[in-house]
Amino acid sequence: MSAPPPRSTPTMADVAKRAGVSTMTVSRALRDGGMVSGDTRARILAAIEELGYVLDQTAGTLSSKRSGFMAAIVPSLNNSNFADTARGITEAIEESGLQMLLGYTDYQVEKEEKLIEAMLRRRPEGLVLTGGRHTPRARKLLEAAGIPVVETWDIPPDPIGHAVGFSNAAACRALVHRLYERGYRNIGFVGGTSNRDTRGADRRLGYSEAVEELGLPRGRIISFGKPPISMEQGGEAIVHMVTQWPDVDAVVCVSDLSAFGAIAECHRRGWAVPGRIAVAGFGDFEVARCAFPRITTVAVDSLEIGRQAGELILRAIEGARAGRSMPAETMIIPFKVIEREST
Amino acid sequence: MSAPPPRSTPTMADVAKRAGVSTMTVSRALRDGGMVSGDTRARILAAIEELGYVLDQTAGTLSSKRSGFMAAIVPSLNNSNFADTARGITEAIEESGLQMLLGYTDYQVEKEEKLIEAMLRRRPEGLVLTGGRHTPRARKLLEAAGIPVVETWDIPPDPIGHAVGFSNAAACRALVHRLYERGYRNIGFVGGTSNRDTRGADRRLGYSEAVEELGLPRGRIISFGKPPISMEQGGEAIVHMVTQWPDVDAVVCVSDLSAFGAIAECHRRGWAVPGRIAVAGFGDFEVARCAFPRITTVAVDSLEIGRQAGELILRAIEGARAGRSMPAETMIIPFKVIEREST
DNA sequence: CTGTTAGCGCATTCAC
DNA sequence: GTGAATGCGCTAACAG
Repeated sequence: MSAPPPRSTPTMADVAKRAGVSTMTVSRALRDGGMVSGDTRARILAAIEELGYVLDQTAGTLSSKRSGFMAAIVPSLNNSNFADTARGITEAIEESGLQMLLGYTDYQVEKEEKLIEAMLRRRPEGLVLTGGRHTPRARKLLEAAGIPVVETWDIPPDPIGHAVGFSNAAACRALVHRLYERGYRNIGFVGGTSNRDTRGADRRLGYSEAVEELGLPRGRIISFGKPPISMEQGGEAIVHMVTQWPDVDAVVCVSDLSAFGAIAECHRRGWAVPGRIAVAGFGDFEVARCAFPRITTVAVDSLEIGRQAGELILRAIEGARAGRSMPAETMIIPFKVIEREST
Repeated sequence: MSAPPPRSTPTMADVAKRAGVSTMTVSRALRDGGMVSGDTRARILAAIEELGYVLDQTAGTLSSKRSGFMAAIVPSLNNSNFADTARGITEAIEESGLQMLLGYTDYQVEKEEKLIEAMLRRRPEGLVLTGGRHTPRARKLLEAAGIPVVETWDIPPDPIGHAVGFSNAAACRALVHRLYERGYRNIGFVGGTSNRDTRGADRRLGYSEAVEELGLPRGRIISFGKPPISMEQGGEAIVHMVTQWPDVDAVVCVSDLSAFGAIAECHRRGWAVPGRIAVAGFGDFEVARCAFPRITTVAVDSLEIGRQAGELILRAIEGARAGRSMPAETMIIPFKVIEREST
């Protein structure tokens, strides 16, 4: 009699032996709907418990050709909008047994490409992306992968597959119009320089369109560094804005975070908000609801974007499993300008 | 001649055939250090390109017994402290080729247990957790898995494996002492009710210890609902605090977010901060650095916690691959009380 | 530097 | 309701 070999992790065969059944029966007992008698199942579960067995899904994936997970890629975790979208996806797929693999790009399409490739190596059954801008290679990889794709937060001109989002340009344009209605006539914009943040660039575009069509003075744009957008940047930017164009009476910031930073800096300098200058943000972050003064913003239901994207990818995945393919769908999530005390 | 079967995704065998080599050579060419002649490699890469081939790591995992990823579990994505820790982990493992699978628990140990089990099914090579409190079953699963584990953000009394963190109680205690030195004598605490947020509970404990040893009036604690901690909760809480104990001259909040909410509410009510009441937070979130007034807080290097945890898990994983095992290590990350304008 | 053989742990498919 | 044979796509180990 030789000593039991020091096996690292028990396998299904170990469980089967212990329960006195075949591995196939164990496999069945582990999935719902597995046709196994109550007695056998109990013995199997007991064996699993005793052995501390954990199913190796990796092996299951190989033979069933279902990895059981989907991947989601966001620009940054440190942005509650995207964190909410990720939560929405999780909520939508929770019941289905699918898991989500989450990655982030730091707003760099090159990182996104690497990440997509890395994820594809693990054979996700679906993929949710943020934005509509990707490297050509990333796009090619996605198309070749033949899995459902959902792009979120933008309405891409040429979607890869499905899309769930809204026009950032239109939203920002609506905000400027609202400020105009409130009597503001010298409206500036504060945002990032780079086009890394395509949603930020779209918002700036919407701003420019609005001042153009309203006949307001143009070019009152202060740009700060790369994303992620920070509160500090907003503070610096508004100082530049007021220094450069002292007649500016309202500023639209690319996000609530920079709007908040701008307002805090105004407090420090004794510039009344909105008395001396009005400040609006974008995104309806918690800080905008809670700050003093509360910040006018464009609210987008980030969670809902995630939920819809999650449901869409889920349906597409279930369709694909059943051999059906779904027509590409573009879902528009409404935005809403919320006027608060800062304007 | 039959038509080529409609294969979904090309496999390594397809690449091999096209390049006129064996699959083994393709496999080698795909890893660095694979001993393959330049010419062969070029042919293989060309074939990969033409076919749009993507390696199936799932199959590789099965035969090599290396999944190539580690898992990290945080309470919430929507908290920049944890998002930073996740970033730190990513940074630490980036070069190694390991990937990170990220999950979150919504501050519920039951969800954590489910998540750990789900992740273990995919055979991570290591696991980074937040906090030291887990269900007994979760702990058992982890121990049975036989992979390196790092617990972060706390110093657990009985660590599962490695730990990277600090004493939340000691940090909060230090903050109260600092307020005492500044002359505050009626110090309150604002935090969550439930013990779901164990770090929050530890901070409250540290507060209680401090007022005890300083001989200050006790029990001035306002509790609000479940985590995640919101700014709104801080605003409500400070009103209750001032109503219930009008003599309170300083409040310690369980996080900067609630501190910020408290301060904003004070602004609204015309209570000067710190003139009428001083407010301190915890965590050194961006909002604390940027708000007006800037918020006194306890700074913890969240990113560094992640980096250290990442390096630790990386060394442990590489050790395990080489057949070595590492002695459990507990790493203390220093915290620092940062006094700012709010006290 | 390259190929062959074998097998990772499970689910599919078919048989009983 | 249960079992046996087979193969998923890749890599370890060895041979050449």
